[in-house]
Amino acid sequence: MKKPKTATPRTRGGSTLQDVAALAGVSPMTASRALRGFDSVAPELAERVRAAAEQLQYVPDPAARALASARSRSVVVLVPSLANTVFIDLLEAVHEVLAPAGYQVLIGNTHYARDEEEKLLRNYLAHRPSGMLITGFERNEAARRLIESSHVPCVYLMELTDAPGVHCVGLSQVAAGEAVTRHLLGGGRGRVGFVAAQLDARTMQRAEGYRRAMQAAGCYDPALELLSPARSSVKLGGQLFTDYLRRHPDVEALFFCNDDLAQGALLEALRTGVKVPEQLRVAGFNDLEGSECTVPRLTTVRTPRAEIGRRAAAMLLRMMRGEAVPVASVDVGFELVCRESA
Amino acid sequence: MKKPKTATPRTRGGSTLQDVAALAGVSPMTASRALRGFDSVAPELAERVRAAAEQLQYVPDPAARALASARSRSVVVLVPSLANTVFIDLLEAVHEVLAPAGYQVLIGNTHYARDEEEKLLRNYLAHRPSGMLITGFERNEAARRLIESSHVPCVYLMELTDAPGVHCVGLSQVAAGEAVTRHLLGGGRGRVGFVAAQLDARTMQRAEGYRRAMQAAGCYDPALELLSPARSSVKLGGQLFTDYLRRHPDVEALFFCNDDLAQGALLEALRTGVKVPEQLRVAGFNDLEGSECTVPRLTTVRTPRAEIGRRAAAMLLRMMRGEAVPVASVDVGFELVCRESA
DNA sequence: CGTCCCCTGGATAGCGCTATCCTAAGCGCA
DNA sequence: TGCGCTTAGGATAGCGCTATCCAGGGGACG
Repeated sequence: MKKPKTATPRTRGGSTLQDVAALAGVSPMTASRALRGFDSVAPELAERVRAAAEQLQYVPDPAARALASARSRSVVVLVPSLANTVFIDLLEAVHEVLAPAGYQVLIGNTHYARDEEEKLLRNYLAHRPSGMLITGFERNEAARRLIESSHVPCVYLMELTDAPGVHCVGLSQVAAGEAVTRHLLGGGRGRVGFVAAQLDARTMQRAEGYRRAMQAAGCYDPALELLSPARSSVKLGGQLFTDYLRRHPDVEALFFCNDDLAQGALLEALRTGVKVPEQLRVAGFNDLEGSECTVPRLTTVRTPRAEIGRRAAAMLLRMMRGEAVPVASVDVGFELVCRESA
Repeated sequence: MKKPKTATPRTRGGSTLQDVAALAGVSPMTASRALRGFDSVAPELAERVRAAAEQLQYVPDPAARALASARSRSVVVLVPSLANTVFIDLLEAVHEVLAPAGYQVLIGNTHYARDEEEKLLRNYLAHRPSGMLITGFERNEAARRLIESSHVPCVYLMELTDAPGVHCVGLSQVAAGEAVTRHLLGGGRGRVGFVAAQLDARTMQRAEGYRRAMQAAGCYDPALELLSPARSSVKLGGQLFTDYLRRHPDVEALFFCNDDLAQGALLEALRTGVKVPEQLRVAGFNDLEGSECTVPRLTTVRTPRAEIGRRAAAMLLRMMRGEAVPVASVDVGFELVCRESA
């Protein structure tokens, strides 16, 4: 005898909405509405559906959901690195806000590479995320177009802009760089150097802040800048420190664009007998864990990245719900943390 | 006049397999097979389909795929923390192997919490991942059952076991702990202490290695252990160091379960004038970035976590393809890195 | 030279859920 | 009491893809 024409069903293990509806004695549609919290379902019915779902240990199938509604309950977060704890703190905060709201966080690491970001965007957009959180504004044209044409709600992280219609939560990296530099300039003869690695957008904005402060003080000298495209690390900080001192033995203070580098510099100073801060003052950026323990303790800028994550996620949540967002650009500020090194 | 009965289609933006098939002049089924690389499609046809897909910028809809095949092209990776760069290195390596193979990596952070792991598992399993990579063997019964009953291929990370049917890539944390302790015991009177925080499974295995080495040398003394359940950090390392020396001024060497702690201890030693290694030897674990730059440079154990990630991902790939896995338990070993601190 | 088998490509039927109609009550008001 | 209007709940129709079955054609073999 011939087998029935219907293909053998390739069902998954668990129970479906169908089952829940049957147990609750309602239609699948009503069960769907009840579980999604529509208020057009009578409270008593909704309760019955919820009980049935509980009893059957029902977990909705995200794929089916995404297919039917053309939207997945996920939020893509694009960060340039996971090795920098700044972004880990950010992700942690984002997750803390979004997970309870029922969103799954998809982490994308762009490795500071434009085309990698574009590729990630292309891949993730196929998942039809409900929202996106993206680090900074610098990207290639294709990526920009992908974001734009997707019409997915998007909040930008870490930096600020006044551009209309753009939502962002961050701080003025320029102002922060300026503040550090001014602090280092205080009381000296103006020989303050700037050392940077990675050279991403935010680093260059800090550099810009450094330049403004130096120019304002009338002591800007391009030779005082040391920029390396290499990946930032403690080790590199030590090397750049040595290089720098060889080139400019007379420097009074050094502003490192990141605490990694500054920490490496302090260790190298310790090793080579350069007295900090007496002989040379040092400042970093970000107030990474460990910077309060260095010898001497590192003067740096505390960037409220957890707050950035929290507020950006909250803003995105409103956008995804279609609510109005009162302020499109949130400046979380920064705090100069003066410790022993400067 | 009445509108047609069919609901207005809620289509996504991009082109579909249907479009590709039409352009290539084949059936959608053939297009599907061609794009998935089935060799039952004539090479010429396959090429035509690929060209059409390219021309239309076709990106398959993962939700539709997952729904139709009851399997998503994703791999879940569960790690206990993102603040520890060990796991970042691991993830990086995993991603490098899995992404080119077309798998999307879903990162789950359990925060060293059993019930959080269980919840993550429950959520992620609903996505019907093709595979899972899970850190360690210690978890609650519910989580264990979830993994088991899901029948999703799974490779365990970081630790080893001989249990039949269990796939794992890692190293013997006990042996590594033993090796460090033996090194610290060398030439002394046996007053070697052990300092740990976080107290997760791997930390406790290192503790076990410490105990074995101490017992073998006939100088095991429980009072020489200092265990703190607090989260591991540089700062905590300094505090525990101070605590320890107050309690045991006569200690000759300290084995810190993690480089974080050891780095904090070295800084505190520097600050309080304790001479390392002359007065007190120090060793850490994991060879984190920066440990080669400390003053003095830190003796530690290099754990090949990138290799763990790479090999585990490769093993999982074979399992997901249904191929046989020659060795179920891969020991990647470890390397004692002797530097100045011990 | 015919038969059978294999192999390629297409037709069919959903996967589990939700958007969108649509019907049947319930309700206020004249 | 009746009429229109607002609901609440259900019926219907896919979302875009793949598993499975099936048909037709070419080759191997008797």
